[in-house]
Amino acid sequence: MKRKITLKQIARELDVSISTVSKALSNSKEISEDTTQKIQAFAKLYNYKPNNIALSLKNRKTKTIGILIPEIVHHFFSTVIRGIELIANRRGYNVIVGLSNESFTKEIINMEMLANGSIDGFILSISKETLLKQDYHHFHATINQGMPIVMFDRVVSEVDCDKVIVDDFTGAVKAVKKLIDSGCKRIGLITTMDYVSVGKLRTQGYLEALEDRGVVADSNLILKIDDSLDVENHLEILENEMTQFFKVNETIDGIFAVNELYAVTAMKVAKRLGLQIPNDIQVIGFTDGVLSKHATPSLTTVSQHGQKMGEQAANLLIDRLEAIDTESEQYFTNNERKSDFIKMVIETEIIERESTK
Amino acid sequence: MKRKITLKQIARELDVSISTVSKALSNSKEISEDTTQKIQAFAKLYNYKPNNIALSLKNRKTKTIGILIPEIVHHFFSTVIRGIELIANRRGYNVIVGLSNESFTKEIINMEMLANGSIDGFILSISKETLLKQDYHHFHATINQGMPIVMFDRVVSEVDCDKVIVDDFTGAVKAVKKLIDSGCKRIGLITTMDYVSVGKLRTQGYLEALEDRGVVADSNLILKIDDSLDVENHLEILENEMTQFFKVNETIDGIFAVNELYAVTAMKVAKRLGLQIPNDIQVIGFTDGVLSKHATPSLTTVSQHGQKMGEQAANLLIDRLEAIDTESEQYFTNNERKSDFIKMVIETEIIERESTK
DNA sequence: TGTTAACACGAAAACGTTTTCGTTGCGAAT
DNA sequence: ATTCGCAACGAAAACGTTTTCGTGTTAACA
Repeated sequence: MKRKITLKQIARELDVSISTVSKALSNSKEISEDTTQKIQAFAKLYNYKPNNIALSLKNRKTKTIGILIPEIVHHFFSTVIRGIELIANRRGYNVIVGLSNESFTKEIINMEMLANGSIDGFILSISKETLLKQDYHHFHATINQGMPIVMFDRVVSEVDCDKVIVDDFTGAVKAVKKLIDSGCKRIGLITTMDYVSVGKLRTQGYLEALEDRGVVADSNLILKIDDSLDVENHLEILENEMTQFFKVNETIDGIFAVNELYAVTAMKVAKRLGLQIPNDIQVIGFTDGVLSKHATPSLTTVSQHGQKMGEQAANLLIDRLEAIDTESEQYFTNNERKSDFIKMVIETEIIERESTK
Repeated sequence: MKRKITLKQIARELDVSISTVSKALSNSKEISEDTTQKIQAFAKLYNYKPNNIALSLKNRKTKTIGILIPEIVHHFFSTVIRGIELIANRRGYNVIVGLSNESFTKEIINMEMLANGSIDGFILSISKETLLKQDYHHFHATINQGMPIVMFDRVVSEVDCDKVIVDDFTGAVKAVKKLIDSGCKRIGLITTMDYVSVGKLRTQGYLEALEDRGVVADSNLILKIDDSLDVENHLEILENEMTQFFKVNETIDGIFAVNELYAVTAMKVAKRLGLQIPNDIQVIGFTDGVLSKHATPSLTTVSQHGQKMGEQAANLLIDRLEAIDTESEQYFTNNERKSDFIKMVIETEIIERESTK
């Protein structure tokens, strides 16, 4: 087993100085052709590759970006990671991922662990607990230390940084209008509690669409799921709530659900109650994941383009990182003006499938 | 904006030496109580945290493990990552992920990018193209440089390293026997091409189970899907193949599919052909993902316990890493004996749902 | 008073790079 | 013969730590 070879070892072997080796390998014309040849040949033979850690220390940048997300076993988040990784790799960066598991504390621990030199910047989506607590000091702290952050999807106006979001509001409006225009008269909304900003926005979109089309909203038609209970592992709870919901609202003929799971569960319950989809009731979900695609009937959804969000977030972050080294002075002064931060909105798109007419 | 403070700055501020600061912060009793107090207070005030990169360089270890997987938008792989991250975090490690995208070249590029000091060891699952080419030199190279590798799920006997696998063979046997014992007489197999080891093993398990129960295998009942075509985005192809398959085999009354997607698609096609599940035909899939859980009817599957695999892999890797520093000499000699490598088998479990009786 | 031991601290090396700034030797120009 | 310039290379600093090995001061002891 041969450990990785270093400049020092090459230098010793070839009886030259470390500087000479370094220069020869970077084709500096300070070094004679002879020596360069000899050194390069030797280096190739021993498969020399510069040590990244040493480079990071010297350059004070790691060429690594930190991703901090609430959960990885989740189609949307993994598509975002894929987008980030794609761009990062293309632009010469690595990605290191931390999972907050929706916990405030884990989010902080993870940030501190990574912020101490391991990465050049963050791409993150805020955990539910943090949103609930509304405590964003750790974000401010990292930004203050000169480490850029890009937030995506679950963002918050209190923190000044670049953001990539989806037009949740407009997406919801489009979805609900589509239901109305396809003949739905009484459209139910299945949503989460309001503290998750995206849920709130989608709810507002639902209301807006109704109003626009001159339909009066009926609070009976809104089902708010308490996501403090672990719904993913207790599907019965979800199904029971929805069954009740359908029984109370017999005339319901359309459903807009703020996520995939709610939508497919609603379809399942509806079918069980003898309703035909899309004839008796049409359904649209939010977040185009694997469930929507393979459900029977397949589900019409509002796609968030997770991968594109990831790509944009990565580009934003890397752009900023590389702006920092070129025009260092200018950056810092500009940075004071919060107007400098970019809020990028990814357009949603309705993917039509079998659950709507 | 305050950049992160360093030992040197603290030393200058407090008019002591760098060594003194370092020692005071680690509570060395070489330093007087007074000085220690003063330094610690100052450090806390300015929120001093040692720079990870500098530590990595000094200690010649990064406390980071590299994950290299074919694809992240995949329920199984993301559960594995979750498991790895859980253990890694608990034991003080970070994880950095690379995606090979099933490509041989990207796998190599990624390995080389990470192997130059960025990480202490790898946890990986081999890309399809690599399996097809049977070219494993990059794995040998990294291992030879003293960097440990743990492989999971898609492993290969040619590489000497720790491995975590699922008993694909036994899992398949159990599944097929369950179908037989539930009354199935003619059981179809939907599988992939043989070069993916796990697909092969599951196919062998299918055959073994039939033989054990005294059923003669019928090659008409085996459908091999060519996964070189992008099936994920051309569901019709898959559905057409399966429709043909069902039409040719009218008497089929059970299906064992080597993955989730094949299984739910088979159910969809079967239902479309007027078959009742599980009365007319029973279905079992492999890999317990989100699709199986939420399909209608929900799908009985063989669970691979991805998270547990990740946890075990992480523990194996970290154990080996920490063994290296303690008993460095002993390790190297032991390492020569390949018998030292652990192959850990995670038991599969059949999750019974509605698609079987 | 001279020796010693403990105490409190600093200097310097090391990890692996890159880069700036010498330094040496030598041929050419004056 | 002296100066100049250039070619080819080396020394050393720097990035931020930790750790080993001094070193100076003081107090205790013979």
